[in-house]
Amino acid sequence: MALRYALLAALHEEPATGYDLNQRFGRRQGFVWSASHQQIYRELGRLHEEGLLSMEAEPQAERPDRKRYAVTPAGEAALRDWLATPQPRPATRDPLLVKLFAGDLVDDEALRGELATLRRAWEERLAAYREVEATWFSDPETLSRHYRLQYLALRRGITAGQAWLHWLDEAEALLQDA
Amino acid sequence: MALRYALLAALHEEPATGYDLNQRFGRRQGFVWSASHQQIYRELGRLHEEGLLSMEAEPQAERPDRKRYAVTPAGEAALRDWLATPQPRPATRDPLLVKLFAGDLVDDEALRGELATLRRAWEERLAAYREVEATWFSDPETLSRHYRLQYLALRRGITAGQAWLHWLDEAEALLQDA
DNA sequence: CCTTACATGTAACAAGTTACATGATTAG
DNA sequence: CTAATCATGTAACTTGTTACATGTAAGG
Repeated sequence: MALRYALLAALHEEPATGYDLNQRFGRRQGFVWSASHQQIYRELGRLHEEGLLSMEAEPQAERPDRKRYAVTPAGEAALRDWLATPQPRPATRDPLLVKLFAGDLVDDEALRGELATLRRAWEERLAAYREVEATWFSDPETLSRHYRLQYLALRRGITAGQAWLHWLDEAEALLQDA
Repeated sequence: MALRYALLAALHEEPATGYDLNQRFGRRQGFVWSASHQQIYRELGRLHEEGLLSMEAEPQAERPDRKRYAVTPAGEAALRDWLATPQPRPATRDPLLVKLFAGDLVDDEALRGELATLRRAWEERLAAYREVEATWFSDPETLSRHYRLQYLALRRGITAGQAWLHWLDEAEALLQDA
């Protein structure tokens, strides 16, 4: 049920098309909430049907119409309600941990390879996050509340990444002489 | 597709009933892979149909039969194959981050409350993990490879928890004077 | 008296994934 | 010649959630 609120939140910041949202949910917002384009289009359709979004179609020559969505007052109210309701924590479901748990059946080379890939992925992500941090949030104290909260979302990404890298150090050390 | 391998891994360690597995997947293994009892029973049925699990029903008076499952050679082969295949990282989908992203629409009290709840939850979890660590893994260097890997899964839980608490400190400080 | 443990399941639904479809334009 | 960008969608499938069902016995 949270995808719809992620969409409402994104559209509250700025009206957009499904296409735009799909870009964002793959990149900037991917670390907050990821979704495929099919999910996005489907959910936008529903939100519009329910009157939480308004839609304006811009006809285009030789292409499907661009449909620009914006949050209606009803949509904003729904979002506010949801924001005020405590959400249960998402369950952990990590295939890597399943592999570790399977223990002795795991091939050593394959495991090391997967850890190495994970390290590279997090190093890249962290670098990207840090660049955003340096460019937009260099002086957090002076930010408005709105941007402080967004900064905190980014900080969550950063601290999570650091924790993974730290764990990877431990893992590689402990596998060294296993 | 990973639930089935989580089940195979658990049953490879020790044959069990659906009921047993449901206990485990709520507790010890909940931080590795969580699942509801309905998912577990459904998947066990499928795995048995496909010949990856053997099943022995123990009739009980006045109660449904206990069905004890064990991994067949075909099941172990399937598990090994899966373990050797790199798995994509699970997508991030955290409603709390969606809330932070929505920024100024979030009520301050509600947000602080949710952070406080999160802190308590992680403190409890961390305490539990640390007890497991102290009891079973006090001397990691001497562990067999099998238990080292399980220890690493636990360490992942611990380092993740520490990162959350660290982030919560940051969050509370930054919200102090917003 | 009410809840929890025991032990399994059916049914219906919501959420998320994968494959396929259209069709022009631009960049390598 | 191939792939990517633009812009939306349908259809079929898998995974995960929620509600409901059964029926005894023990513990607070």
